[in-house]
Amino acid sequence: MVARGANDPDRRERIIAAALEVIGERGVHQTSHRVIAARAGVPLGSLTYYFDGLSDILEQAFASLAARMAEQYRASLQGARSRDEACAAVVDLICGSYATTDEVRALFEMYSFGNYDAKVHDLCRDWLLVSRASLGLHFTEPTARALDALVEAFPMHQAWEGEPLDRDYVAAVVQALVERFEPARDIA
Amino acid sequence: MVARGANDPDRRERIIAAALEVIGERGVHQTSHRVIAARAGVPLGSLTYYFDGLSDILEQAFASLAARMAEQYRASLQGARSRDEACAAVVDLICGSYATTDEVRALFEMYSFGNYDAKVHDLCRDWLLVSRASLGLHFTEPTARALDALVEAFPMHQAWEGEPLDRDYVAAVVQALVERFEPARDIA
DNA sequence: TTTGAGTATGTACGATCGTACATAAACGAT
DNA sequence: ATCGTTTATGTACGATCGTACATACTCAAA
Repeated sequence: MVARGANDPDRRERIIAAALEVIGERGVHQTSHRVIAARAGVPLGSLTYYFDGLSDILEQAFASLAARMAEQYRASLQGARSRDEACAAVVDLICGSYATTDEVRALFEMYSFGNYDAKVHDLCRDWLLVSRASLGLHFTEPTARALDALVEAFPMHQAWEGEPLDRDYVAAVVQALVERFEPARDIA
Repeated sequence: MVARGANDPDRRERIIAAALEVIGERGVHQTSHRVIAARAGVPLGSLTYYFDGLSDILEQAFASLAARMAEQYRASLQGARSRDEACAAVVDLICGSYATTDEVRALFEMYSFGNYDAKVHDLCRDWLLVSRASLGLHFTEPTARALDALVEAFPMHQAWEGEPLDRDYVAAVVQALVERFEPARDIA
């Protein structure tokens, strides 16, 4: 018997985590209160108690996902100590799995859901600006724009093709853009 | 009173067109038999008569969309008579609206739905290969890969930012990639 | 110990969903 | 003209949906 009346504040977060799992596994179009509740191991009523409806759950779930992605993105680039290391980090972001399969799927769901939900739309825009700002730690704005586009698109295409990306090729693409747009810099 | 029993073969196509409209306006997660039927101006029973369920409708709708997009893509690049014109065509694809807002949205829905539906997944892969092949009319494979990624990602980011893309900037990105990956060619 | 406020839950309700299917109209063959 | 076949429709059914809400439980203060 589950304790009733107990104050369980991180239940909210567990529901959000469960929602993200469900979204990643089934897609938004098959995500419902009941499925989320079952996955989180909480009663149905909890969802209406903690959240303001299904859209609210989805919005908070996507916000959580975007925050986690943004943090990884930032950490990955902040760790680089030279432009070369920054380029390598970008290649890693593109080729390596900086996210699980379900996370990537959930990210896609966020992008498409953002076309129909104002809050999630803002989330997408913020995530774009933050990731570009992280690239801005090492690159000028034109470079950051183009690289960010690649970080988005290459993994997507790879998901359709099935074959893993060739790191050397990706590195060459990154280098071509950097050489074109970055001002010359002294070799320290 | 609508005629009953009449053979109306292009009703199938009207339903598919209506489904695409609904998907573009509301998203897959809010697309239902009844909404599509109302939009197409056909009775509910028609959908079960012509199609094998909602997934079937969505799959055929996305197939229709992908075919139209692929054709435009191909036509746009086939019209170019030099590499420079090809580059300009790519810039047009990226910046110009080669698709309506609803079409772009529907394309996104296809991408995300493809993560959960095998047939639509294949559709995404085919669309990738076809668009890359169209770029292959003018560019080598490495260039085509990178340009294709940009055609996908730049409009997406622009949709989030709101501001239109700068054509000169996009042209510079395209040129940087072409110069890096294309073998030198005589100026005829 | 009582009590009141805050926390949490199970259930029930109306709406909507996908789809099956009995019915009906139209058409082609005889 | 009749009749089987094909084409099409309207309705109805069970399942599931989101959500409201009466109820139950806990805890801290009095």
